[in-house]
Amino acid sequence: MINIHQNGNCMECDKKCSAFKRLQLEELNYINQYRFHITYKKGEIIFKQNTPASNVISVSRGIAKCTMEDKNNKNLILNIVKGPALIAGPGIFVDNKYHYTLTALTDVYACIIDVLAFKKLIRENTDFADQYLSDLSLQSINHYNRTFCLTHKQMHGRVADALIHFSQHIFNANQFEIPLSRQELGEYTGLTKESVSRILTKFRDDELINLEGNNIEILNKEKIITISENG
Amino acid sequence: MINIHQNGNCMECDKKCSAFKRLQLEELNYINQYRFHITYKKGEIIFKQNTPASNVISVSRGIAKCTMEDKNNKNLILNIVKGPALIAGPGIFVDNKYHYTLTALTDVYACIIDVLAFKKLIRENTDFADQYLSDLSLQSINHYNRTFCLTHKQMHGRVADALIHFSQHIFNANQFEIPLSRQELGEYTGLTKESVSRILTKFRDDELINLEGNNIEILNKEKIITISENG
DNA sequence: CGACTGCTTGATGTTGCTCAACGTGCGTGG
DNA sequence: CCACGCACGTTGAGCAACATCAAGCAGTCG
Repeated sequence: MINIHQNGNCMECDKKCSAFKRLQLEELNYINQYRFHITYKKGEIIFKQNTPASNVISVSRGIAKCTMEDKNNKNLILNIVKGPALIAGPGIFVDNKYHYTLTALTDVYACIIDVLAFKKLIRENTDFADQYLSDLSLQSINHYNRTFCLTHKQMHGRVADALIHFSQHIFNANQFEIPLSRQELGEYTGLTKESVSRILTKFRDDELINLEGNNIEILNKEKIITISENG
Repeated sequence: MINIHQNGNCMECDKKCSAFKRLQLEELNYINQYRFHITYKKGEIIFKQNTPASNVISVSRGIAKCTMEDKNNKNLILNIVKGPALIAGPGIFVDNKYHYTLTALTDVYACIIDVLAFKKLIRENTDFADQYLSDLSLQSINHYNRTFCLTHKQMHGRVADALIHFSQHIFNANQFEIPLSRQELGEYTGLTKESVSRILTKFRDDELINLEGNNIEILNKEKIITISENG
């Protein structure tokens, strides 16, 4: 295990993701020895699909995307995450690989935690393990719903879904700056960038949103929700 | 907790799914008190989406499908599972609901296990918990890949994927009887039954498969794999 | 200033859905 | 026993949804 210690410590950290809140003082002290803090600039890759998963990432602040890519350069953004959040990809209990690429969409403040130390705590603290199980399970549920959306809704519904996700789960606001390019919005909704563009201008023309570059204000949330629900 | 004891016991069971193999004798004895065995006929619902998740299911023999349904009667088959397999849906650590409907595709032999007893073992036996984590994680990985397939491949690739899945993961054979109707194959591949039908006859005409009702024999596996990979 | 990147918009092409017709078992009731 | 309805599968024609291709338009960076 790597042992690097840096700025501050886990005991005092107020950006802990939910699982780490379940740890005892001595456990926080322990994990503090096996983590280090890094700041990623917007656009930087935090880890890459198919590389060995030697760390778990605790994102304290910032927004990041989880992307699957294949050989044909077709990408799918699986999820957008906002700190505080624990990224302990499914590979660490299966094949010790990352199964998606994690990329910073804004500046990201994160702790890189040794996976062996993390697993040790999973085995020793059942509260911690319970919370991790709960996190994993919630991710699965969200992902089931997303798959349903991507396969059964059409363009307008999917873009509406994306707007709702940003508004309610990422920014908690009706006005926000989308941290994705049109291309990336396409990768998130399973559309081309052109389709995304057309739908956003359509929404603007119908006065459902204000649109200025990546700045979006949701004007008629009910209508957006209706569009999302009717596919 | 319900306490019903029936035919045989967990200690002697040779159809245990992987997690239960990690249990000690006294734990098997314990769980044996909180489970009962049921046989489901082909087509019967084992549990239904949105109902309270009071049990986990250990499928010892048979094939079942996990389906998400919405109010518009649009269905998505998330997964096809074959015993021995543990179905401890993601809801049990989140909101105590089932998030999909589980339906028997063949006769299914299963043990219904009290969820509280199951959770107790998760907390008390870290090997058991580890294996469960591993199962959950593997499911996530498979589901990520499936989402990628459903959003990025087109019809022929998706049907090819389905055939490969049945051939390699369910039946371990080149010849098998698909336990799904054309409609259900559509719900699994995100297509309409008409499209599925057309593609299967196309595959037959191209001599990639033999096709007689639901009996399928894969004649040219390499070609099918190529089709799958090229989308 | 020119090259480049990202966004928008329009024209055109393709994919896959919808709808309708028809065939084939299969169970049910007269 | 046959007649009938019903569920399921197949096939074709037409259409809607979405992608592709191409052009133009900022903004930005050297």
